[in-house]
Amino acid sequence: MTQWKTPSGRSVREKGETNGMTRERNEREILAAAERVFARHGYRGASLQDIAEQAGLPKSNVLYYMGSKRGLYVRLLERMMERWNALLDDISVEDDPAEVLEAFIRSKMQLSRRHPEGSRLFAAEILGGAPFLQDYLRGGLRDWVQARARIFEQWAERGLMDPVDPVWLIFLIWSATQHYADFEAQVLGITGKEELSDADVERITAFLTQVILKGCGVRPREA
Amino acid sequence: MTQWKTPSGRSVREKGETNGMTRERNEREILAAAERVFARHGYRGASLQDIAEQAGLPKSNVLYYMGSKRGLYVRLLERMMERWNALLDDISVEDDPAEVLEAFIRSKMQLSRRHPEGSRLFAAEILGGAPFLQDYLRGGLRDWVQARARIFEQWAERGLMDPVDPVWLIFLIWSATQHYADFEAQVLGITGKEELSDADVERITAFLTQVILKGCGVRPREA
DNA sequence: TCTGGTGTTGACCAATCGGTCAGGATGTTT
DNA sequence: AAACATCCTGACCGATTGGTCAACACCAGA
Repeated sequence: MTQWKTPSGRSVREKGETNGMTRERNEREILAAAERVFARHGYRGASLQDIAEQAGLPKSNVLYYMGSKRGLYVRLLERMMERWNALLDDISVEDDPAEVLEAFIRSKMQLSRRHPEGSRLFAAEILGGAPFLQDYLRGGLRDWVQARARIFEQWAERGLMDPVDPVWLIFLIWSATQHYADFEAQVLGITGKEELSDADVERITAFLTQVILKGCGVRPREA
Repeated sequence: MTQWKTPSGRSVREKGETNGMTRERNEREILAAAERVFARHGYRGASLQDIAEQAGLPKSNVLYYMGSKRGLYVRLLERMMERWNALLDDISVEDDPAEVLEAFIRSKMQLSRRHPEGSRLFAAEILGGAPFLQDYLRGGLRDWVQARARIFEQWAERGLMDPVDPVWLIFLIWSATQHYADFEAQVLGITGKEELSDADVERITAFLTQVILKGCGVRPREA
């Protein structure tokens, strides 16, 4: 016969909390913990036990809310892809190249800065061969890149910038900004800092903007 | 009592192979397989079973040669760090900035190209917070960066290039080149290619060299 | 032919994995 | 207060994990 212990003293649900509130709070806690753990150890290397402990919940509770490890992971990826899609959503040939490129670099840098764990989660997924994001890469993201590439080409035709390959320019901006999230441990180790301050990030953004704009022959925006 | 089966027909050691040869061949096979698996799944996510299968050996044999999972991983990291250290080993203030920077970009690009699995292994280690490489980042690699940074600064003082922050310039080159190994899945997905050809890599190298040199105000080398 | 070192491997182990489930606790509604 | 839905969680499961070990195969030198 199974012996049932009395429940532990401290419950996960706070006293007097309405049902909806509990769900929202626990889900938020789980997603934050899971993003950290998946980012650090990859999909296979992450364990639900670890995620549950960091969220301050029993493992069973994590599965109660998220259904499965795979489902939790997919949900995190989708949340991160929404953030990606919000980047530089509408630009036109009529815009100023310097303005757009600087906004591109700045917003991508802020994405790495505001969601470092999400950025690393994305990086780990790609590093592992993108088993869950294959379709997204060959579909939505590809269209996003092609559309912006065409605008860059038209700018080059109008003599507003050098005729560089626009796709590789996009990769250059992605990699340079992504680096400060993914390789944070390397950056901190080499610079000897404990963490990057807002001022550091601002200086790096200015550096990247200056070098890349000048490197592509874009005249800086007039003040 | 334990029942012992007769050994399987096909042995790992080839007939008539001397002892030294066997060790060398098996170790090479194991290291190659382990580099792939660790790169794809990270330290925790990699399994010895998987490594053994990809090397075509029983799991016990992998442990016989490598001792432990940790030992195998450390050995792979050390091999990769040797390759890093061979990069741009001796440069001087008297050298031509354009020549050195182009050689830097080119050799780093070749490292990503020639050892993509090793590059990804390194990336996965950093992504996970560099638990095994902390000392290297804060020690040897830091000195490497500082020495080259000082030379870049002296070039700037002599008016051979713009006074950009040399450490961030090094990070820019690292990230841009590393990207083509680590995010290979993304690059291929978006460009629609099956793999990057030598010609592709040459074009990308030329693009990066052009943009970064121009962006830093370095006069291209005279032909 | 014997002996010792090297290579090989299936059986086995404790620990941990993702996931299921029963059954109790709590909040909301009627 | 009764009925119902949501929330909570320890016990449990089969599979897999890194690692050990004893038994065996094979080659070298004596």
